[in-house]
Parts: sequence; C-alpha cells; structure tokens
Amino acid sequence: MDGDAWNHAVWDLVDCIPKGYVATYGQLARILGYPRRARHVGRALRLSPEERALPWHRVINARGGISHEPQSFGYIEQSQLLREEGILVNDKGLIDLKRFQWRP
DNA sequence: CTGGTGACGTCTT
DNA sequence: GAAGACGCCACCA
Repeated sequence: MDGDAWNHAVWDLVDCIPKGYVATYGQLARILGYPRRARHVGRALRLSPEERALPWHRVINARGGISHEPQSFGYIEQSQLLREEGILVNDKGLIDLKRFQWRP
C-alpha cells in the first residue's frame, strides 16, 4: 500500500460516511486494515484535493473531538458543517460518539 | 542519514 | 479527568 493508493483508499472510505454521522481517524484506519495508522488518515485528508469535495468534517478523533486548534479556521468550519447536518457539537467541540458515530 | 513533526490512539500514573 | 510515555510512519529540512 503506497502513499497514493492509501490516500485514495481513505478518500473513497470517507465518501461512504453518511450525512449526519461521524467516524474517527482510528476507526477508518482499522477498516482499511491498518489499525495503528490513524495519523495517516489525517494526512490523507490534509492532502485531499478541493474538487474531491469530501465530507472531511465527518472525521473526528477518538475522544469525539475536533482535531484542530479551537478558534482556528478549520475548527470553526468543521463545527459549523457538522451542526448544519444535525450533529450536536458542544461548546468544547465534543460530539457524543454513542449517538453519532457511523457503524458500517 | 538523522531528527522533528503531525487533521491520532492506547496505556499507565 | 489530566498528563505523560510510547507506538506508528510518511514526509521533509
């Protein structure tokens, strides 16, 4: 699995996350068969082309949180996109995984 | 070649 | 909970 194949595998998988649900970096890495490569999922998202129009905002960390500096552009944008599709994000940027995590 | 760096995760104190 | 240590590995200066 080289870098390019990995990126495309991640992007294809992120496309599968339904509206109104979230998945964690580690969860996606596990599904792809590489359980300890959560960081690489994040890297693939960072490198994803804009025209791919991925629902990247549906990917959060294992604590149910947004993995960006609070008050950063990415943080604001992600929390807003999530709320727009009905996902509750509290004031700390946390989401209840029990309620909103995607279970394929 | 080497060390630092991440849109991360798990275990131990 | 919080904080630290460690694992992981592509990428880059």
